Amino acid sequence: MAQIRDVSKLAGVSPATVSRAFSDPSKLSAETLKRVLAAAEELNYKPSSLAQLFRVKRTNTVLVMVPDIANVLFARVVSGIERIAADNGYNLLVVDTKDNKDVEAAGIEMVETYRADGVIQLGERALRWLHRDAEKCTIPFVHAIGTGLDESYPTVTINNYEAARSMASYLLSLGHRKIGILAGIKGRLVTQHRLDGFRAAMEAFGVTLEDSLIEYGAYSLAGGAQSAQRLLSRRGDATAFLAMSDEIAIGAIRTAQDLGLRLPDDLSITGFDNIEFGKYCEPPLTTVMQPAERIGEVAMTLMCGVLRNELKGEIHPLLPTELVIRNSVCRVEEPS
Amino acid sequence: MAQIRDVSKLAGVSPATVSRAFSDPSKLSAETLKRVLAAAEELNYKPSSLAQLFRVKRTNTVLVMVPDIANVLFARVVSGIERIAADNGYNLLVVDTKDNKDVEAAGIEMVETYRADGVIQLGERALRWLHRDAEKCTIPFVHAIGTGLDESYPTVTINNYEAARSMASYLLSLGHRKIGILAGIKGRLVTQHRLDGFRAAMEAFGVTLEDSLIEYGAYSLAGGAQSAQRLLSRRGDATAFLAMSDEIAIGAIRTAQDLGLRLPDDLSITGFDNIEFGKYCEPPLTTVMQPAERIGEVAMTLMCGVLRNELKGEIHPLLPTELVIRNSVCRVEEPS
DNA sequence: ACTTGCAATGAAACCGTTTTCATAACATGC
DNA sequence: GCATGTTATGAAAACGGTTTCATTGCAAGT
Repeated sequence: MAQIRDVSKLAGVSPATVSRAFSDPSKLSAETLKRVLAAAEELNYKPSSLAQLFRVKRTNTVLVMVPDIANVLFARVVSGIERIAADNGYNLLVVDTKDNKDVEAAGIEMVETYRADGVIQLGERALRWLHRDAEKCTIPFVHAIGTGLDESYPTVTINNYEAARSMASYLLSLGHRKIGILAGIKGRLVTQHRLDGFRAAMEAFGVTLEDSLIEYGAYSLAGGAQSAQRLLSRRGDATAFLAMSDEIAIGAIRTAQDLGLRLPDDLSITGFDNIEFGKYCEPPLTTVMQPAERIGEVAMTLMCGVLRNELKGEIHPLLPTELVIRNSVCRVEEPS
Repeated sequence: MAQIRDVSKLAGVSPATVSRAFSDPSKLSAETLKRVLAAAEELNYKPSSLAQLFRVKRTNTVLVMVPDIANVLFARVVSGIERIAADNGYNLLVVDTKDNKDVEAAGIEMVETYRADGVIQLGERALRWLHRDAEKCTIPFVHAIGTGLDESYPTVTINNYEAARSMASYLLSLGHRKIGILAGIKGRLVTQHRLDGFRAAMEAFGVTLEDSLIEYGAYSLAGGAQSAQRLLSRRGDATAFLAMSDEIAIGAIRTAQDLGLRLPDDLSITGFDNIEFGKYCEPPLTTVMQPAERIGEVAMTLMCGVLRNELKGEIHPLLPTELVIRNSVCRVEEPS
């Protein structure tokens, strides 16, 4: 591959001039510029990114840490990130962390070793869990679909509590009282927030959430199927299930149908996220929309802001959610 | 951030020695090594990747070009790639090409400008479409889930023709004769290969595939729903639909059910890919398994091979597919 | 004792750009 | 005509490591 030296020789100028021809053509006389460009063209010269980046000590790259790239929701967030990154000339390094803390820590180390300019975290862990020098760590970091709103770095997420509360309220307003919770992974903040939201709605309706109506599990189809199985066998009296993700809900639907239940008449089920498949279920899934792509876009936009040192506006946006009513829920007789 | 010079000074050695301490400790005396490591630790020194990579002219990064990162199938392939990449110390740059040729061309240019060592293409386009100097282009390239087996670079895919043929044969063996095709995007090679497979099976059974039984569309839920709509209104006599992807099939199921059809009794539908959601459909989808993660793994393994100049074995592996029989298909009376 | 070979280390070149600083040429204002 | 400013360009330093090559000290072989 031709180098800047070759071009400069062919054009009869110095390497500096060639460099300027690409970075700021207005600095050159029209005549010189033409000659340089012609020489570059002839030699098919392209500047070495490696050398450029090394010189300027920026990678123009941001690292995205995603717990599971094959998960539809995460994939959509990444898609949103990607769009904005491309628009702004950033490259995306993605690592599938498998929710492993060490992998995540290695990720943030990548910016300390100049392999990425910043990191967007999609996992649960806040920066503080990933770096020993807690508050001394100043790397560009943005946390998407996380939960911490009191951090010093940008976070973009939804109000899980409110979204969950509104979903539960909807179910309660339709007369449901024995409501099972198909929760996600126990101990996860997002799980806790949604659970709190569910509980708040119930208490507003004067019903207390019994422990035996809660079943934890993975945020996945299989997780939902299993949780539903256990919950169904333990509490056959439930008239509805609040699932903490669409995948969980769809898994539960499968289980319910395998058990011969007719949905939604025998059992109402709601999801969370509004992934596309929910719309194509049988019955189509009532859920709460989480703007996944948008979250990604906003996260990357914020990242651009911090990388350019021109962050402005809200640093902890809470993106709007929305109830999506379809047919997986039915009204139930008010208890006497 | 501390630099190698600082460490060398603190340890009282030359920078070269510090460098060796990290790259090949066996070259140092135990005593020196200990001193260097201690100094590095004390200063929290980490070598600058940027400088290292620049020096050795490798990025340890491979670019994966995916037409749509939010698509479940692609996401699974990426997941497989990621696993092997991580195992081998490679980073993954991913760009969502939106199936855009210019974006893809820019992608392959990234290896010419030393931004990536090689590229794994998940889109349809072969290298030859993306580079003017067709055969002169020698960048490390591997094509996954593509179709060309006569290229000089590695390709990893399935036998679309055979897989499609076996699926169609299955349907035919169950008595179906009026079979609609929910095809993918017209003009795509993969679409053509699967169509050829379908047709071959039918001809083996003495039935010819009428044009009016073929409907093209996007490889998506919405695409499937629309195609099914059109096909159903045009050819109400079809007893089965062969879809070219699970998403198409699931979209079609939705349409069929909205129209009041009972599945599989009124209409059998088959998919292609075996994405997880197919298992949770109602009815559960009969489909043909395509080993997406495995394809990614093999692709990345091959990439490692070419990057290390030690490619061995089959360079055009055809991964095995498998019929997955569930409940979206039923037997039909043999025509008299 | 004298070469030979090997292990441990350091000095310095090198990777391919960008950027700073100096310079030359030329126009401008007085 | 002379100081002054401006524009176009080049020389060389700098970025932070790795690697080559030379050197030194020491053990082994003859």
